[in-house]
Amino acid sequence: MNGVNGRLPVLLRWLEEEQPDIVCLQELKAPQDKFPAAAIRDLGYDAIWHGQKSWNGVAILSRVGEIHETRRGLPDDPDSTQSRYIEAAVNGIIVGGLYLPNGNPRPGPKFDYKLAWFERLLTHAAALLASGLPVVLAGDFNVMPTEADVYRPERWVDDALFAPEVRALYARLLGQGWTDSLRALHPDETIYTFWDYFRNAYGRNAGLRIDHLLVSPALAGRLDDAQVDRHVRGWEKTSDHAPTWIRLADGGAAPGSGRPGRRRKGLG
Amino acid sequence: MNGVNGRLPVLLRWLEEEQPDIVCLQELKAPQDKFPAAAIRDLGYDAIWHGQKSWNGVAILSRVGEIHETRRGLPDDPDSTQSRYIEAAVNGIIVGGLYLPNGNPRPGPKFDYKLAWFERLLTHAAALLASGLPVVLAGDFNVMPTEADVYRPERWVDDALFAPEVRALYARLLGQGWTDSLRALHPDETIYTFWDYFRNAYGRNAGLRIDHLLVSPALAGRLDDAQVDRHVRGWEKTSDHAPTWIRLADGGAAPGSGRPGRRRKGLG
DNA sequence: GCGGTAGCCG
DNA sequence: CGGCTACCGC
Repeated sequence: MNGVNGRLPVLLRWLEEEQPDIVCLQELKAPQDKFPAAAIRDLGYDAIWHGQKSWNGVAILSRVGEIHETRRGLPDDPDSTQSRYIEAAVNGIIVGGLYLPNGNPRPGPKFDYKLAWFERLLTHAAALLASGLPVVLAGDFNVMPTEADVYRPERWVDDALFAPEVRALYARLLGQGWTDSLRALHPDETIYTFWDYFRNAYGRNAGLRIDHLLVSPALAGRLDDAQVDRHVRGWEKTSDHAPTWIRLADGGAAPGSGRPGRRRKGLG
Repeated sequence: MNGVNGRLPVLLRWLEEEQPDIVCLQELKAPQDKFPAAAIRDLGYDAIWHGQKSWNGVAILSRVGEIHETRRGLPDDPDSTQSRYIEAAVNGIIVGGLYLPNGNPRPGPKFDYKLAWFERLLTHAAALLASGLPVVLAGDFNVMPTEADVYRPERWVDDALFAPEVRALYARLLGQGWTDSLRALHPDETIYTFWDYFRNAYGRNAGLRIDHLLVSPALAGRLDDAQVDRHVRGWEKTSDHAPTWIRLADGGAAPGSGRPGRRRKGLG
C-alpha cells in the first residue's frame, strides 16, 4: 500500500472494480486504530489487520465469509514491534499475508534481520505444509527470485532484494513444495509487480517482481489464473506496487477446465 | 494563498472563471524558484513575485500589460528576509501587494514587528499619496478595521488582528486619504474575506474582514464595484481567504455611470 | 485544519 | 518520489 490512508481512494476503486474475494494488504503505515475499516466494510469487506505507527502493517480482507484469525506475527519472533505477518482461515483456505523486511543496506543489521525473519518464515511455512491444509502465502517478499524478475539484474546483485543469500532462502522455500503462482502460469514472461517512484520507473517498465502468491500442493492443481493489475500503477496517487492476484478453480476442479472459479486472492 | 503550489488548481480555476485583469497574491509559501510561473503564464498572465522558503511570499499577475516592478520590500526595512511587499506599475496604476505580519501572540516580539512593519507601510503609503499617482494597496492587512468586520468582536480584543494599536494604525492609514474600497461601497454590510479552517468557520460564517483594497484619491472616484468571491472559500483544498476584488471605471468616468470598466484587481 | 519544513525509509 | 512522523505558523 505504502500508506493505507493515503491510498484509500485507490484501494476502494480497485476493490470496486475488481471485486476480489480475499485481499492481503502490506505496508499499511498506520497505527491499529487508524485503519480505515469503515470505508472498507462499506464495500462489503470484512477485515482483520495488524497496524503499526509509521511502518509495516498487514491486513486481510474478505467478502466471501468470516475471517478466522490463526496468528499475528511469526512463531518465536523476538521482535514483536514489527507488524509483518497475519494469518487467517477464510472459506476453507489458510491465508498468510506477509511483508518481508527490505533488508537494505547490505551488509548491516537490517540485512541480518531480513535473513533471520526469512528463516522464521521458512520454519513456519514448513509447518503449514506439514498440516496438509490448502494454504496461500501472499505478500511483499522483497525478493526477486531470478534474473528474469528484475529489469537490470546486474545493477541489483549487491542489493538486499536480490542478494544470493536471499534468493537462496526463497529457493529453499519453494523447495519445501510451494508453487510460485505467477511464474508457474507464465514461465517465460516478464512480470513485474513493483516500480519505484523515481526516474519514471513505471513509464520505462523498470520494475521488479517481488510480490508473490505461493500456494501449497493442495491448491497448486486448482490454479486457474495469476496476473498483475499493472494499470493500477498508472493511477493518480497510487502505490509503488500493483495488485497481484490468482484465481483458484473450485475445490477439486482441474486447471484449465474452462470455467473460472469464484475464489480469488489479491494483494497490494 | 496559504501555499501557491498546494492551491494551484484553485488559483487556476479562479483565474479562468473570473479573468481578473491584475491579481495580487499573498502567502505563496514557496521559494523564489518554485513559483508556478509556467502554469500561470499558460492562462495568459504575466507575473512578478518575491518568494521565500516556507513563509510569506507575494506576487503580482497581469493579463493587461507589462508589469513594471517599482519595488520589493518596504523602504528602510531592517529585515530583508521576509517577503511581504511587492509593487509595480501596471496599465498606468501603481499596485502595491502586501502581506502584513499576523503579530500574534500579543504582547511579544512578533507583535512589535507587526507594529514596526505597519509604521513603515504608513511612511511609504504617504509617499505614494504624495506622488499623486493612481495607487492600489492590496493584500492581507491582518487587521479587522472595526467591530463590523469580525464575527464575534469581543473574543478578539486581545488578538493581534484586532488590537487597539493595530486598528489605530489602520485608521491612521485611511486618514492619509486612502479609501477602503469594500467598506466604501458597502457601508452597512457584513463582509468577510477570511474564515479559518477550524470549527467549521466558513459553514458558520464565523469570518473576518482582513483583506483590503485601498485606493488613492485619484482612483476613489472610479470605484465601480468591490466584492468578495465568497464561494471560492467553499471549494476543495481552498485557501482560508476568499478572493477579494474591485472594479475600476475607465479613467475619468464617474462611478455608477452605468458601463462597467474593464480594469479589475483581485487578491487571494 | 491545512499549508509548509526536515528527517527517515524504501 | 512520496508515504510516514514531528514541528511551526496562522
